[in-house]
Amino acid sequence: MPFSPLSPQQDQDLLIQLISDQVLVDPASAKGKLLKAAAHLFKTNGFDKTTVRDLAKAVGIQSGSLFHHYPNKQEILKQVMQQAILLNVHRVQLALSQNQDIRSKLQALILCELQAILLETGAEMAVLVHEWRSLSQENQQYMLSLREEYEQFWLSNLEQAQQQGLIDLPPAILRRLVAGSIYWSINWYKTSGDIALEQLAQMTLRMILASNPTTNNNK
Amino acid sequence: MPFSPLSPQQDQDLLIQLISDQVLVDPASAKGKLLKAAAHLFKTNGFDKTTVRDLAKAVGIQSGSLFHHYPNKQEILKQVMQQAILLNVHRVQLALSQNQDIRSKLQALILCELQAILLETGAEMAVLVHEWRSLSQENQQYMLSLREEYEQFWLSNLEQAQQQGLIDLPPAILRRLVAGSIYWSINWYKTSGDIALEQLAQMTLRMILASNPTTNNNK
Amino acid sequence: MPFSPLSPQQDQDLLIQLISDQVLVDPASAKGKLLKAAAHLFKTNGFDKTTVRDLAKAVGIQSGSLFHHYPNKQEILKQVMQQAILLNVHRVQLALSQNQDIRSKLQALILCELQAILLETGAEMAVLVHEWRSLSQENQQYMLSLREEYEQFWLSNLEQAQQQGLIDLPPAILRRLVAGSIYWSINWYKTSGDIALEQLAQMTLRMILASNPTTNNNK
Amino acid sequence: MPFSPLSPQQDQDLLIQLISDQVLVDPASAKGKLLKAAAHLFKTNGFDKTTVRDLAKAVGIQSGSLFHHYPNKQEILKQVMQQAILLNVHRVQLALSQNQDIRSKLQALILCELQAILLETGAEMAVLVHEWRSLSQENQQYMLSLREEYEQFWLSNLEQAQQQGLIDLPPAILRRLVAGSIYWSINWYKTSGDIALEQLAQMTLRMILASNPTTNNNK
DNA sequence: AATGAATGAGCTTTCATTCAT
DNA sequence: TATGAATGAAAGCTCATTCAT
Repeated sequence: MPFSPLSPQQDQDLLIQLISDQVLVDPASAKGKLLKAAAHLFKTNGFDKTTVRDLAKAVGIQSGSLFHHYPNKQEILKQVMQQAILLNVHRVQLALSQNQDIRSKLQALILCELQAILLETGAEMAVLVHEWRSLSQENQQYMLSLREEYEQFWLSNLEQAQQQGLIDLPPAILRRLVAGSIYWSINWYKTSGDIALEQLAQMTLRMILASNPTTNNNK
Repeated sequence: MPFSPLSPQQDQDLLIQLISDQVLVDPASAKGKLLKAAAHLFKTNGFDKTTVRDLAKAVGIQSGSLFHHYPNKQEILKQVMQQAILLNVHRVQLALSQNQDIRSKLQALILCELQAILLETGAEMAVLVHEWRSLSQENQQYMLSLREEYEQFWLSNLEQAQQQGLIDLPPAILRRLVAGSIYWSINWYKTSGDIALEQLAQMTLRMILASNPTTNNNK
Repeated sequence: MPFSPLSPQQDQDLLIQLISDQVLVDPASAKGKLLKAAAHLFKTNGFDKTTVRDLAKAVGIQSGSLFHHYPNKQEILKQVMQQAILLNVHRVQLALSQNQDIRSKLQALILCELQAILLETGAEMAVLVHEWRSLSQENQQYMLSLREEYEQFWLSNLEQAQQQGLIDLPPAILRRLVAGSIYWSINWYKTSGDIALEQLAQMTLRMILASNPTTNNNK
Repeated sequence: MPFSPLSPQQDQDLLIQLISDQVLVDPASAKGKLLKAAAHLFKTNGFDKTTVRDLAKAVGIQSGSLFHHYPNKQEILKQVMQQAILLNVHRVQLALSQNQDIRSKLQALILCELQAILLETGAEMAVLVHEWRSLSQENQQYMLSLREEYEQFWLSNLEQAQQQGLIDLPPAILRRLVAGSIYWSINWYKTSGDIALEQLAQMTLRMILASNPTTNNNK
């Protein structure tokens, strides 16, 4: 069975849906614009090296005005990360639902995560991964609880893959190995390079598939 | 052919050798203690959030005295990273020399890198990975040049593995995927847990071996 | 022809004009008060020995608040000097315009410069003279360009004086000799002493007039 | 009567004499070398901007060792200035003694002071003039008392010049005007330029001579 | 005398945050 | 909501001076 990725149209529809459901902050609103700008700056320069003046300038207000929207800088980081998790839970959910076999589902998980980390539209996810230490202890706890659902998608599908003999490593460990591979890509992958994100997803999948597969020899 | 890891004795001898050759700073010296403390603080709190007063206090001197040993904070970061790279280049070199077949060499590379991340030099390596952006442009260049030799070990062995059919992904990309897997371990692996480092190395190796191997079924 | 100095009324009108033209900073504004205080502190204690905390305290704010008005301490030094030059360029221009013969014009130049050094702008001028080396290279260039216009007044009038036989030394050198005489007055002249500024100006003029004058014996 | 300046030979002999009389510190001694280096650095960079490390490096020792020779930095400044005064008192004395008429004596005074300020060999005098504010209150008093003798040479000769009608301004004021002219030369005079120090001295003399001289028309 | 590590007070500057307007 | 001046703690770094060796 062929792998079916999310189409741009689907991505856009999902976004609109989530905004109207008030799951995500409207990017057209003042708060939304700030979060977008913050995600971009945090990804590019890091949380510590981004000043509130940088944030304010990015949305065309004065630094003092920022604190009418968010009580402090840390809260902005929290919101950025929360948006990342919420969006990705739904993207993954949708992508999984339109792929039937486990192999395709794994490929969907990998591609979704790569897109989230690497595409400009998904700076939030990169912040989630790389600015974790800038989160307060309390917010780290909160974010872990939010991520649980997302990680469950990975684990349950890896477990099924193991049962089908597609992989031969313990799912919990394999998830961590592949998470590292994907998150690390931010340090080397160039969107403008000669390797497409879909190709990278396919290669990553091939890497984790069992050395002596029994059922993954379908084209 | 069986895989032969570095013995603790070998590790210790190498360290002594490198110190007496002045490749590494003596950890017993004032400078050495400072670097050790800096590595831990940088890893735990991040470079930006570690103040020179923190560094000074950690080795029991006044903040001003720090600048007797290093001209500025940035230089301390550079030295921490440099020590990590230099030690690991020599460890890998030694470990490779006592393993003959490519499979064992790959396992040696993986184990060495896991040890670097998770054992003695763990703090330094973590800093190398996580504080890269805190390095000045100039120092980033320098560190890249130091790493080149190390990365060459990986690439040349992966290329040979590819020729022997052990792996079926492009070496350059596979290196990056596995680097991510290994570096990420810092975020979840517990030395005191129920999974030995050698096991993790073996599983990582299994992950990257080709799905349809032709020659990796030797003992 | 008699010499006509600037009247107090003229001085005051000029000042108001220059402030409303935004050539000078309003001394009643926060920035203006800071500059005045800075000029006095720089003159009394020197630029290096004046701390930003001293500056801040002198106008009743915290040291951090200083950087709301000026990006750094150097910029404050620059502004102090610039104000001094700009005011004096305009004062000289006005004083020259109301004196016809060269002898009176020279006297006007001398008196204006003495007043600049010893009266209202005394502190600023003292800073301009004594703290030149504390200026950044770049700002030295800038200040030289500002002074050029002012020095031109001196040179062109000295040249005319030479043509009329009033002076018998090269104008460029005489300007430097008399500049030294005038600037040095800051070190000894007491406003409250028994010698009026106008007298000092007249004596300075007499000093530079030619030993064997041909035409300076008009009343 | 012609003006007779100090010859290089005379200068050298005087120096040797003063050293053997222990009026001046031997420039070949450790202390002497330090004072020479300090004078040069203070003249070039200013007292505040010269660090004790700069001073130490200039004579090839460590900064801590400096304090075996002088109890603090201020004392070094004091010594530099004292050397300047002592040497110049004797130079002027000698130069005056070999010129008979007042005109020549004035020229000798001017030339001696220009040489002291401008020649590399006389950095001390430049420091005396330009770093006055860096002297402690106490040391300023002391230095004034030392200078008294030197200034007396100027005043007594100017007074005689006035009696002879050579000058027509009050000696005390004229001394200050000409002092300024001479001291200011450090800001513009280039030793390598096309105007000799003797010429400058002559022009300075011409400037101060009376406008309607009665006796200065000897060749 | 000389060293050089250490001191510790003080420097300029940064920046998240506050608050009167 | 928005402004922007002000805060004040804390940052990295400097430097004259001390002192055990």
